[in-house]
Amino acid sequence: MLPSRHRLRASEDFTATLRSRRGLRSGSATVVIHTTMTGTRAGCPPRVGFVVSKGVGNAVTRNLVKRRLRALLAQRISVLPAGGDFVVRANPAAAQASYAQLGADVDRVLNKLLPRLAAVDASGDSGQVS
RNA sequence: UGAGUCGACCGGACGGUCGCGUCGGUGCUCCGGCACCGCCGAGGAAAGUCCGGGCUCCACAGGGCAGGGUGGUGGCCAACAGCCACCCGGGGUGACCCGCGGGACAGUGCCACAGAAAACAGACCGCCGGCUUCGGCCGGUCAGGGUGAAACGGUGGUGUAAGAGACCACCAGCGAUCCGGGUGACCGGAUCGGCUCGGUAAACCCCACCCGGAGCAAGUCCAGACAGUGUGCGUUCGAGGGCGGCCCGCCCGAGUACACGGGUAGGACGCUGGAGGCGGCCGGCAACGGUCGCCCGAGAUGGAUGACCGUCAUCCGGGAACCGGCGACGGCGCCCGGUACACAGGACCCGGCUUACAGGUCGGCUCAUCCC
RNA sequence: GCCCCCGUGGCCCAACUGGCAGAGGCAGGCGACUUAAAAUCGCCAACGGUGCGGGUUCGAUUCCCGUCGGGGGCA
Repeated sequence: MLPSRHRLRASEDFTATLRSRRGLRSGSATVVIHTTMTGTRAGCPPRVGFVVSKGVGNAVTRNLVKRRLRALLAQRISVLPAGGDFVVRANPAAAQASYAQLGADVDRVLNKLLPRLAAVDASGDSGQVS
């Protein structure tokens, strides 16, 4: 599914992406996607991680949601810019959503997010985003 | 046939197409990995974390206090707060179910309101006797009254001024002795005694028995990074530590404690074959034990099991026959439509307990009704 | 993995050793002040089986057991 060079694993990378001042965020009823471009990883393949909290459901439903999100992001890995870190956070509503609904939500959020990310990336290397 | 009760068990199967994880093989590689093939890949509760162990370290696991746990008896078990059998008490017509089920003459506390009085004796109304200034006072008494969850045995009689276990008979309860049964809890019976002395220990407590502490982020090894400064105490007159609350005892011991500052948190082992499962035989009422044979291929680390299709099975609803029987009813099997669905995922491993759960299978027993 | 705490009116929360469930605040209604409103002051009632199930007790928010939900701490 998701090759391991595209996977975000380390806890520090998660907190960096979620808490970064330079990060961007956009969401829907089911998912929220955080992203950041770290200058140190310029040119490297984009990485994706997932956060599914206990609020979403028990272990079975959490695994189901994670499995679906991994499959969705694996299909869309080619549209993500190099050097970007993405964290997909699932809301409790994601437990009830179908695979098609989740896919539509992910597409809508990415369509809002990617142009802003490209604009920020092109606007300068200073990293001042506000 | 209906209602009920108890126990055991299953938790879809087979085939196909996609998809996921570890391991192995082959090929490619920009050495990060990628592609293909093959084997294997969660549960009855894997859950909650309520108990008990194994294992590892803390000195060899030591003593006392504190603290915690258990609580009818006998047995089983590695151990337990678990299991089995029995006893006692309560519930049910019954099968059966429920019980934190030691001690209230070791001591302390509490028992609101009501009531005269709430624990050891006392006496409000009343009853009886005496006195009276007719308002009551003194004495006797607790049968009757009312309160309460609970009021100092119950019924009948003797007795008396009125009464009372004051006395008598029977009953209930308590205690002692003896006899019989049982390993025991306890049960059955006889005699005698004083006539009887509330409840609460899931209040403190007492008694008996049990418990050292931590937890796989235990622990072991490898690799790697960094920078010290200040203050206190101290080197056989011993700081500090092992040691989890305290004391003792034992051991280590030349550095150590605190503050500020700095660095790291990468990998491997531990890691799965064990109080393991199934079957036969033997012992035991049973839990369980013994023995023989066979069978056991998850070990992840941002953390892997799902989706769809077909067939079968199952169940539900409806329909039409046939066979057996006097009958209540039973049996066989066909057609049509619908239907694979709950609770839920390992993270060191076991034994239990508790809780969640669609649908279903099998068996024991009880009660009621009907038929012969 | 280990260990704690909480659950009571619509909301935040009291109720001490078991004994009449509400002290207080916010919110609500009425009145006063104001031209009107806010703020302030006074008065008012309504609303509950103490998260759920069971037990001990005469009696449970309180004690015990189980369970559900929420929150927190340590490694």
